[in-house]
Amino acid sequence: MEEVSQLPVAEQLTYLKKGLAELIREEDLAERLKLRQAENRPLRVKAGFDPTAPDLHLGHTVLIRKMKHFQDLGHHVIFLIGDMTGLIGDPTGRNITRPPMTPEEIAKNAETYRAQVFKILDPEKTEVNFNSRWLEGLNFPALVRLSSQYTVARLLERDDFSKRLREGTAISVHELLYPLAQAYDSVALECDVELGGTDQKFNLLVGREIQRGYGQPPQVVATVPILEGTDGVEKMSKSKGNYIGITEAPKVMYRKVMGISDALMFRYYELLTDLPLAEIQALRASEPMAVKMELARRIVRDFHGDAAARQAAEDFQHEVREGAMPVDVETAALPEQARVAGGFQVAKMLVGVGLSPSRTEAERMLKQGAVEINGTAYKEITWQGSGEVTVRLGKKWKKLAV
RNA sequence: GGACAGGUGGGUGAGUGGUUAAAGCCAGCAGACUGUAAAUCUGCCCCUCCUUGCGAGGUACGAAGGUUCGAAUCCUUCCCUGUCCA
Repeated sequence: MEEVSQLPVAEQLTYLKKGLAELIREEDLAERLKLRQAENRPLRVKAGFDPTAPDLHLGHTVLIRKMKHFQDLGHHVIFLIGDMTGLIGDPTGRNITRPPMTPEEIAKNAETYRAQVFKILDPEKTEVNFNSRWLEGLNFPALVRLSSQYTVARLLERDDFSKRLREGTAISVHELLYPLAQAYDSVALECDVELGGTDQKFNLLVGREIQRGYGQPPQVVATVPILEGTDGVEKMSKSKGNYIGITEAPKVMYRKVMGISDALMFRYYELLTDLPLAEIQALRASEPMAVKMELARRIVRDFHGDAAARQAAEDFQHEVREGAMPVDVETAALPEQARVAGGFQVAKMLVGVGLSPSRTEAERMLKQGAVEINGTAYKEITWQGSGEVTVRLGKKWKKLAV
């Protein structure tokens, strides 16, 4: 069982507050920390995750780090997979509902989560739970009771709801259930603290109200900043393609970090490393490229270890800075449909080998001079020759046995 | 149930019978420049085929039909969304 830290509450508070966007309310947290310390009873800390996206990226790790901070102080962390709330589609209204997932799928995703999240969290101290456990059996009277605790006007205060209402985009009734269901999770789990991104603030606050309605003390709400994706503008997300996944290959990770802007790099330092703010500030005086390489190394190391991080740095040096061919380029056979007498047709080959999604696109690339064969820019329709050929389309490489 | 408004490419948003595969912007991709950063400049940005040409064909503006030499643009029905009325 967890041992609650006996550090002075003020110190614990400082530790927990580091990097938080908002803490509601700090006094409540202080009070509860004090109380639980005296009782040696850990706080119950929840954070919810989407069941459909088990591919964690750096954006998620901001939150998971914070969970770990609670864990470090001996508190009980609940990693909640929203397999029931996941039925409610994304708030853009494009996917109104999602088909329910099979128990097998859910179990599989949960496993993936475990594998990924335990790179940061301590498996011994983490409870993985599913909200289907209490939401699935929630009957109509119970739902009525739950929904009677909140008003439509207040639900519509949520930013995206009010925006959609204003703009005239559809809001389906079941979407309004989302905050209520999430709040009910807090009731079912008797949460002391709920963590989430700043975009979750509304939902987290509903939890406080609903808990009151069920005679529980309202949870403390702590939000972490939303991490911008590699584009530096939009929030990091898989669908926007601006993410760095924590299971990505060291080399890919490293390269993606190197691709971010200088301004964003300091933001990443702040949210993705444990360097104190003062030290990060000091880095601004250094040579930006070196600072960025250090960031990339640190991030890769967190998920792949020191050796891999060093290797990634080396690969970057060769492949990117020196423009050399990557060492791990795959070799493919010449696709038959691309073969012509004494060689191959370049566009067809590019598609057949997977360097280009369509023939039309391959031809465009070819005309634009994006194709290199055996180290030389190539623009002809066909290529004559045989043996092993090295092909490059933009950043992608392939070896070809002709 | 009724009246009205609206549904365009990844996003935004023009276009109301004919050089419109569909403006502009954003994102994306490629090239130049660089620290493969940022900024900037250039080109591209539905698919297939070949004789690779400012080539040929096929799809595309919620869905299905219709009018027309010709429609994203007009008509009909349907689906969806919003506003107001009941």
